Amino acid sequence: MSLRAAILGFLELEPTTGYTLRQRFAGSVASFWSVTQSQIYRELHGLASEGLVAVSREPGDGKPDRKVYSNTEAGRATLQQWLRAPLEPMQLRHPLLLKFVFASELAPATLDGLLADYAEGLRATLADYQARHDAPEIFTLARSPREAEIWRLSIEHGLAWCRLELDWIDRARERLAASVRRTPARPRAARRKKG
Amino acid sequence: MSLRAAILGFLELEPTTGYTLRQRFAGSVASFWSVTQSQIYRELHGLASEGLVAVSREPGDGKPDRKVYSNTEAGRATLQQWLRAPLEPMQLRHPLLLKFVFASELAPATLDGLLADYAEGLRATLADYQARHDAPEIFTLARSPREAEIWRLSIEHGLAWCRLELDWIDRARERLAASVRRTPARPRAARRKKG
DNA sequence: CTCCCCATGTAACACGTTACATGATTTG
DNA sequence: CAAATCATGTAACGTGTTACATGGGGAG
Repeated sequence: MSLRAAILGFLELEPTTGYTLRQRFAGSVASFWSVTQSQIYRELHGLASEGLVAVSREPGDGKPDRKVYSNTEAGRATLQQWLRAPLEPMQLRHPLLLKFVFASELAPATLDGLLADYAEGLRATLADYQARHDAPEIFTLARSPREAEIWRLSIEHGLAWCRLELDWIDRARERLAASVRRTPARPRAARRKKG
Repeated sequence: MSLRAAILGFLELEPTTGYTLRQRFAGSVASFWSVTQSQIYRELHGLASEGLVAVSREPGDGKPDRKVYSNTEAGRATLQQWLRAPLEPMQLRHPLLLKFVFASELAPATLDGLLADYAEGLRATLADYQARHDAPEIFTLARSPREAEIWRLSIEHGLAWCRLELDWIDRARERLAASVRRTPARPRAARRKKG
């Protein structure tokens, strides 16, 4: 349901092709609603067969033909309905946390490395968000200042999220390091002689 | 893959039944890795047929028979392998944000209501996390102080996440309210006379 | 010459969700 | 008497992922 609605939402901004929709997803909502190319084409076919979108085939000059999709009245109605419908709960799929919970028997250094690697990836993502937030060219599709503000806020959500993750990782690493210092008497570490 | 690994992880703490596994999931990792009952049974059958877990059927006195699953050596090896394997990226499915991005044409009050409702639900979730964090009885399965610390940290992640969401919603509501004040000349609002 | 961009799609598979079915025992 | 708890499971469906296939044009 949400995928269809999002497609209708993008088409409401500007009628376009499946290919371009993929890019729109990647460039805006991907961080909280990821989709693949296959999903988009599949859903577009479904939407078309139910009369929620209309297709116009435009011959591509040299390039492949483009199929430009646009919302029908029924499509617009469906979008409006979705906007007013009750929200489903959010959900998270967080492989790091899952692994973390079962990782107590890993060597402290291994676990720490896992967290460190993850943090590095996050810093890249953060920079990405920052760039998108500061770049005005992304907002060219916005239909109003209100819409631009909404989009800015959605990017800020991503920024805040990255910072939270980074902070949490720092805290986790510190606390785990501290707990190792408190219980250093692991068999393997017993080699080192006392001063 | 992650589901199997998590099941092996729980069985490593204590051999148990599918039914109980469901409760363990619900009581600990559900906020970042939700599963349904069907998934668990399906996966247990798979794990058993591949020899990663062993089953012992215990006759239930009146109650249905219990099938107690425990890890085999192969299962333990698979778990260890997973713990050391590279992490898949986290992903979020956030219906509120998705709707938010396409909601600029909704009446400001409707959108604000959507955010407010969501915040209310979050406050309940937050209280839930707080309770779990403060209750020591959840940590009885922990095999070491280190493991308890890890579990505490995972709950703190949930707490931090809820607070982030609530903060973001406050900020979003304020900013949107401010932008309405700045552009109050909507056709519908034009009825009110000045001074 | 190779790779990337544009643009379409399909097939198979993996994973997740909903709803149903059974049945004794305990609790309100 | 109704509802929840313990405990198993299946069937159908819906959604998401991976990999493949096609094919011209432009850039390095």
